[in-house]
Amino acid sequence: MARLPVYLRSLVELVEEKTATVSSERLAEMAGVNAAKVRKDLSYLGSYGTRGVGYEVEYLLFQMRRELGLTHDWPVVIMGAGNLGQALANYAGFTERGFPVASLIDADPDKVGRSFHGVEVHHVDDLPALARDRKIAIGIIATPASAAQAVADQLLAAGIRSILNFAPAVITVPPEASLRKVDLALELQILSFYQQHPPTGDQPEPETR
Amino acid sequence: MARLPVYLRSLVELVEEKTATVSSERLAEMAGVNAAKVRKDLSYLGSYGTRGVGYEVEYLLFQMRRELGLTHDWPVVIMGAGNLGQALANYAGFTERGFPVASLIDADPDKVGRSFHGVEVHHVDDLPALARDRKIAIGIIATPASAAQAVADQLLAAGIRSILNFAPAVITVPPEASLRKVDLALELQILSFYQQHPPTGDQPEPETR
DNA sequence: TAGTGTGAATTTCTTCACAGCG
DNA sequence: CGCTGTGAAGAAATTCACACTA
Repeated sequence: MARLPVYLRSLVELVEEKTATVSSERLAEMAGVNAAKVRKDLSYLGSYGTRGVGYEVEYLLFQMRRELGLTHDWPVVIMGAGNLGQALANYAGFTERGFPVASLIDADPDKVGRSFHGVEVHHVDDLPALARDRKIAIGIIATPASAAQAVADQLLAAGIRSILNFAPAVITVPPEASLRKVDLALELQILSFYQQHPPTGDQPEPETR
Repeated sequence: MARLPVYLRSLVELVEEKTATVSSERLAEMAGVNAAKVRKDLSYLGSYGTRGVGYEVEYLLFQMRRELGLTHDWPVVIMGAGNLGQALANYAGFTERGFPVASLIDADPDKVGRSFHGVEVHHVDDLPALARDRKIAIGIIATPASAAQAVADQLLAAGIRSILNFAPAVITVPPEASLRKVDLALELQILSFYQQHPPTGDQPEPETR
């Protein structure tokens, strides 16, 4: 479920403000969804709530971290040390949330060996060794669209089966791999669409729309 | 429909390779979806296909641009001239696809007046005037999570009703506004989840998963 | 009593399958 | 004949509503 991380964020906030217990209604409000949905989603993790009381924040947080596989850090590698790659390497949010950037990868010999924001650039040829030695399980594609599929294949060949694609291109991966995409301009195009059309509706669901 | 921009991208590719006509099947393959879905989606724009032949690429592209409101540029403003804001201001993909960055906005007097990659930083107080004068209809939030809601309210107050939120926080807007969100670390957390769980499945749909 | 957990109802999205047209 | 456009079937996701229990 793609909503679990949103709940996770809410739970972290609740812990910070030292709230011990939370109802599905409160969580729903924080996550911007319907309360029934929260209960359905959480029941999928198991019965961690207490009727008449709610959910124990700390405990639920622990269970959710476990479910999401966030009990340890996941080093990531960023493919492409161009504009976007450098920016992502510098983005503090990754490290903060358990995804340290182990390396930038580029094919350009001029870039290999340099560092951006403390992250060293390695050559594509070193990817398999890097992946193995530094236990990298996630690759981020920040290359031009034209290179995206080839780069994805390189990641897969290096044994990296989780891919986050920032390149504005459709790429395909075998069924045993996971793929997510983020297309920045595409999001703006969707907003442009709603600008054009009656954006009169109910509360826009934070997820889609 | 959030898939239209994906078709748009495919159509642009087809034009570049001088393909005159395309079938729903071919388009589906390029966009990574099912052919029936392509036809349903396109029929929503009107009957622009020719039975037995397919769709005329140029014409469909034109209609789609019109439908998406991409017949002219949409200047955007980026709220927050920190790490992420600067990186986004520098991202060529925005301008290339019709969303030039008109201005960075920050509350910090030290940043106001400076330029990053040719984009000037203005003060929040100037936002309403800027929005009016430069016809800015879309705002991008690249502030820390704690400021996100306040910044969204400032955008709305300045008459900007389309918001793309990069801050890892749930924000709410009135029904007449449009909101999309991109949470970079959240995407990685979803990948972490699938790493933990049997990612054995069919062709992972490019959209979700 | 307040709030979970969950079957059942509803809505939304996807896919099928085929009539109909160029 | 090939491929679109679309009703109808099917699947998935969401929401309702309430029995149940701490």
